[in-house]
Amino acid sequence: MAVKRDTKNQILDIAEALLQERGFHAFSYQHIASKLGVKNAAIHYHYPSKNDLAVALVARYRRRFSRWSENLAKENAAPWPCFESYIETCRYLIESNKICVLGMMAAEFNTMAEEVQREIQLLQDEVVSYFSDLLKRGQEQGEFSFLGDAAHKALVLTCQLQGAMQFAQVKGSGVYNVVVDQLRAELKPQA
Amino acid sequence: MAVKRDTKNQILDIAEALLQERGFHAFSYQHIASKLGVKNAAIHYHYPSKNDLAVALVARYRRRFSRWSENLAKENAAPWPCFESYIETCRYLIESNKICVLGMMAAEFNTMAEEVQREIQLLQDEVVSYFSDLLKRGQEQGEFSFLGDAAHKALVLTCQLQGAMQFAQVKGSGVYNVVVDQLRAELKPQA
DNA sequence: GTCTATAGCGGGATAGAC
DNA sequence: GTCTATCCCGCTATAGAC
Repeated sequence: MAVKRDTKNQILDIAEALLQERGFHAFSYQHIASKLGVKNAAIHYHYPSKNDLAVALVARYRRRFSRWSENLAKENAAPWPCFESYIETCRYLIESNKICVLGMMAAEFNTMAEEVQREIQLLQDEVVSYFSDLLKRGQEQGEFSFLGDAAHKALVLTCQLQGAMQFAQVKGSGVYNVVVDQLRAELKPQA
Repeated sequence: MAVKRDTKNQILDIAEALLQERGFHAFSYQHIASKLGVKNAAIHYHYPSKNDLAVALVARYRRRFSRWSENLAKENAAPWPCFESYIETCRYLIESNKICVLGMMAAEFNTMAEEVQREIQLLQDEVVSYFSDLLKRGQEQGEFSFLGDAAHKALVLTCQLQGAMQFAQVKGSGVYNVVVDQLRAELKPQA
């Protein structure tokens, strides 16, 4: 039997899944507690207020994204595999009926405490700058082709993928495939 | 003094604004009632359950979009002004700290009753097909240039704009301007 | 059509035992 | 670190008077 992971992280795992499926205001400590097989007071022990939970949720997601992109950088992965790797991660989310934490939190941004809002901003910066670096590198290597500034194109790309995940919830994952195919075609250097 | 609009529509106006600012699960009948200067029982008289309200909200939004796009069609407006008109409508939303009803409902899709989900799907279809027709027309007239199918490009464009509105909440309306500028540049036929 | 009043539930949160 | 028990609040919703 595997060693039981510490409760604090398990709570975040469950809360993250609920956030991505339902949004922050549509799940409760009771939901987490029952999935974890404890009482809701146990959740409050680890995250006294739901606001604390929100901060921890976004912060962990951001750290994880950070590590993920740093690893890709270390491996010196080529532009297209880097791009496809992100695409695949999103596809996995969609198939579990989830959307990106960033997209959900962006939609719910106005209802979040300032502390959470700052975390969301940092997360957004990080995702956009990942794509910005990737696009720049790909352009230099002749792998990607696009108009204008890499930073601007990166912002558009991120918006597109966030929107695509949300639209895929509404009309099914076919929507996501269409969007991604179009993205690939538009990034490919023309013959 | 202006004639008092009927309560039923005023409720929808207020609920729509709250939905766009905060999301469906982050406003209550009390919020609506106090803004309207009545008691919450009055809201329940017009919309017995919150689910009824959700259906009415999306349905009205869809009818309004329908009329809006039909009027543009009747006027035989040129492709670029049609495009810019939509862009401006979205800009106005952002400046009021709101996002599109479609974007919010797409994020919250999983928590909605089936009846509401069907309305959201119809709304999404309608928006995408508006852009699909527009892009096709613009391409035929040599005003727009893009790769692949107009219907596919329309889907991408809609995702982009929904994402841009959400990201503008997080980092300010500058984000929206960057995205829109990029979109314009990419649609313009190359010299 | 709007009111007062209230039912009934579920939410976030805390105290204190174990 | 988790439990039981409980508080208090806000929410959706309804009944019945006006």
